[in-house]
Amino acid sequence: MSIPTIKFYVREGLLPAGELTSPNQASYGETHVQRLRLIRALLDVGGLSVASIREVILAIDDPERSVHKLLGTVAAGLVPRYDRESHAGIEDARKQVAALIAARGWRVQQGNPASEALAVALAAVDEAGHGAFTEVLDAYADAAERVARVDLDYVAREVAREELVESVVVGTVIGDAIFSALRRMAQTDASDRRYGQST
Amino acid sequence: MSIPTIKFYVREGLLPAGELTSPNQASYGETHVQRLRLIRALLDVGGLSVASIREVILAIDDPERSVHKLLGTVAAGLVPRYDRESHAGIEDARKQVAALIAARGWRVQQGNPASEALAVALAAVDEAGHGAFTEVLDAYADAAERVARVDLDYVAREVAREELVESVVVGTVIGDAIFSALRRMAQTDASDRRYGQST
DNA sequence: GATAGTGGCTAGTGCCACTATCCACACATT
DNA sequence: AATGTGTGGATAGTGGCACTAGCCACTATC
Repeated sequence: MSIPTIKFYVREGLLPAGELTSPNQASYGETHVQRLRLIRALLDVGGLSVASIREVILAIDDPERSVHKLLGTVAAGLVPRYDRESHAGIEDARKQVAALIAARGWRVQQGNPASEALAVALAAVDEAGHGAFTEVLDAYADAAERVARVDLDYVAREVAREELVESVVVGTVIGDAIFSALRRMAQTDASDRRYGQST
Repeated sequence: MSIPTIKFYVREGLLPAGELTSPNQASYGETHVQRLRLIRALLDVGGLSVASIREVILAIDDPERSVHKLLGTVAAGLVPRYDRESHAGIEDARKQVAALIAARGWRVQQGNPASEALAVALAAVDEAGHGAFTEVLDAYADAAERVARVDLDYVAREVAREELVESVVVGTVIGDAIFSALRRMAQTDASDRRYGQST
């Protein structure tokens, strides 16, 4: 980790400045190193932008913020920015999402970034001519519920707040990357079993 | 969709040039529009780079390529590039991944990009001081298997090759985005049920 | 007293997805 | 005939982002 990069992070508000033990020696304690590791994990593995990480860091350092709101902040940081919402079937997709939320009994806000992202993705699928894809939504939702329960169980095992908020971040951001990798591996396996011989 | 953008895609090899009906009028048929929608979906929703999309397009247009290999190509395009493999515990993580593959009986190659990505993510988690996270791996793997089965079922419903390869792409790339969104929604719901009242 | 470190600042780099402009060409309109 | 419009092909420029380099005044250490 080069010095200019650390200076950059400090400037961007991701990292507190080192505490001056003497005017030319700043001590970067264990918390700094820990924070740096978190930043790198969010940046490299989670794929978050620096701006999103700043939001997450602010949420972590705000003791007033509840765990629930923290998770919302992290989730918002994960959602990529969809400039062009000019999709044709976005309204239909939104209704579909609302129906799914109702059917599942999920307590999710209407304008939630995640549900909006889902609507955009569904609209894109539909536009690409794969409307039948919606039939797998239920199976996906089942699996998602299962994963989310595991995630929350993992978060709940922590007691100290500092540990807990980091668990939330790790469990959502890095967990996303881990699950995606596992999914691709499972797909590879399933594909090998079905189509592997025909090559 | 602006003309310069289309020209850019043609230049990058994502899109075949329009067929000249007359020297100053090119006709972009339905296949072109379909291809454009696919590109936009992979770019906006899937988050793939133009270079990755080119690989995917080449795989789609190569009739010799088997479905299994096509899925491998798509999966490879999804994996972000990890420049710095200089993680400390990467070797331990690789062993952990190998153990998981063996325990699951997955037919996954050793140097698979997905399993490598998993190793990097696990190493990052461990480095961030959340080694206990590995305990959720099994639950994740269960859910991933379930999702992968649904994905392959969806792909298998198609008969024509052209439809099939597009299903593979949609089912993996866009499916990833859809599942991530669902996961965040389920997490929001689960979090609300556990911590929502305490705010 | 030269060195090397500090925070703070401005500006530059490299990558990437476009985007703008220019080119020679050919038909269509005026 | 003259002009305009559209084609593919090419080069170069734009804007955003994650750094990265260098300068500044200052100061404890070698």
